[in-house]
Amino acid sequence: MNGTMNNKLFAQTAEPARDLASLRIETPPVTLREMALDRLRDAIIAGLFNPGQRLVERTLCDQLGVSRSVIREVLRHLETEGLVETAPKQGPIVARIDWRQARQIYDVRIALETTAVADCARNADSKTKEKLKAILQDLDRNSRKNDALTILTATTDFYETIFLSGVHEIAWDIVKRLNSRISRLRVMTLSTTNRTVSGPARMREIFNAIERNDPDAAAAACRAHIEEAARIAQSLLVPVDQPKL
Amino acid sequence: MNGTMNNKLFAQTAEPARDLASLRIETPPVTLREMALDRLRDAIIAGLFNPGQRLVERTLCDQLGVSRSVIREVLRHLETEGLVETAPKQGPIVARIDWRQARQIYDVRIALETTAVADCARNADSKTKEKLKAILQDLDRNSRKNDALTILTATTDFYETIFLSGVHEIAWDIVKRLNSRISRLRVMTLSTTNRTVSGPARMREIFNAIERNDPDAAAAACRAHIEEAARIAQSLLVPVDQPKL
DNA sequence: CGTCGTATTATGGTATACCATCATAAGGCA
DNA sequence: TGCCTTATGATGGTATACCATAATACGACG
Repeated sequence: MNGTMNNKLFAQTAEPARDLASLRIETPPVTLREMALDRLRDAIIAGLFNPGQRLVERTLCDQLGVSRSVIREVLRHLETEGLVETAPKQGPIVARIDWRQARQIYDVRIALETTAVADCARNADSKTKEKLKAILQDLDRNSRKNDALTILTATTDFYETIFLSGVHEIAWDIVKRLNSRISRLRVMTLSTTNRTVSGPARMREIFNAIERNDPDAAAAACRAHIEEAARIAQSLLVPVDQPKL
Repeated sequence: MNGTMNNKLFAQTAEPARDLASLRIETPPVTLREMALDRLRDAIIAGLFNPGQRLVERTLCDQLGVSRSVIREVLRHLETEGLVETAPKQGPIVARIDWRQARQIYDVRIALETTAVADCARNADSKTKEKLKAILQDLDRNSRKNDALTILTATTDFYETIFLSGVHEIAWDIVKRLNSRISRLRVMTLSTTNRTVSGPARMREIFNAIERNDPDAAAAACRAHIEEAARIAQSLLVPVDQPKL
């Protein structure tokens, strides 16, 4: 692994060019760093590392097969994202989440998502509505699988469509980042108390309000959606003093 | 500069311990990286580097007197914060800001700050109110200096007090980070069209609403405060196509 | 037997060396 | 003279070497 490995996994699945921009040879500046970043972030989000677990740099080097330079820059990135904390004199650990933080994250999400949803209800074009409808139908079709990950993905798509239907990339970025910090919570929440049913139901409420261009109702439904998730999260997080999670 | 310089600026002004925690010997893990991070961030915010300007790693090494490892980790951090962009194959540059982004940032600020302000109006204790009042009085006293930086600092203190009077550290973190991305804009905004007068006036409106525990009025005043800033920013940013700023 | 001191090791902090690539400039050929 | 080719330098990407420190374990001394 000495920098002289460049002929790697670029499948180059050259789709037929839809426009001139996509004609470009897919430049592969997929730096090691970016790959390592995605891998490690996914691993943390997926719960492969436990909160509070130490992330020893040299160990990560072996596990990811890259050098410490890469690992350290990745850790800096994840630190800024809030997924990793670095205790002075002890190095990086996977960030812990407690109810105090989680509650704040849900609060920020409420503030940002209700805004985006209301805006979408005001301005959504038919194409956006179609897309939202398709996502929900897909979800219905697969709902009997009760697959937490499927629902999570669909929920993400749903809100992404809403955010990006307006000019809200920055807000969406923030929400995405916050969600990654409570990812474990989200999965646990979904695995609990019929959330696999109520979640999609709430989303349908939001969609209905958007379809009939009712910003206030849409915002209210969105708030209800998040508050419900927050309540479940609280029940998971608060009872024990400093929960394992 | 070879890592063997440790005996530096720890004034160790040991105040009489107010509690057990503050008894701890102030550990000085002020790493080179942290210092470099603050320096570089401040330099960018202060406008020492122009937007779009290339940040050549080896040059920064000389300018800050540290090695490339440090510089690169700092750049990763600032990149995640949004202050630095890294063009593929060309390296990092100071992030540019256009009106599309700025408008979004003002939108997020409105969503978060109105929430915090309303919350503060609902729950603020007398101590918080006193502190807010003191900040405004200080501002009045110095207002004839018309010093943009003074007003900016006071504004920051004002909102920080509001955010932290409730449990909103995370939201405040987000707002701080967003503000750093529009720092130049904020300074320019303040230097324009009597903003040095209207800004404090708006803040006093907010304070009055908080003092009489009127969340809706407080939120409305806050929204007006930010919208006004946004309007000024727009007038600065939009006329020219891709402004120099 | 307990406690204190010392040696060892693990870890993060820092600096530097090397490589691939891209932009630019210089030079040769038509 | 103009364009194409080639050499060179600048830059970021990556790996590694070295150092300081903190935690741990082990041994000596009381």
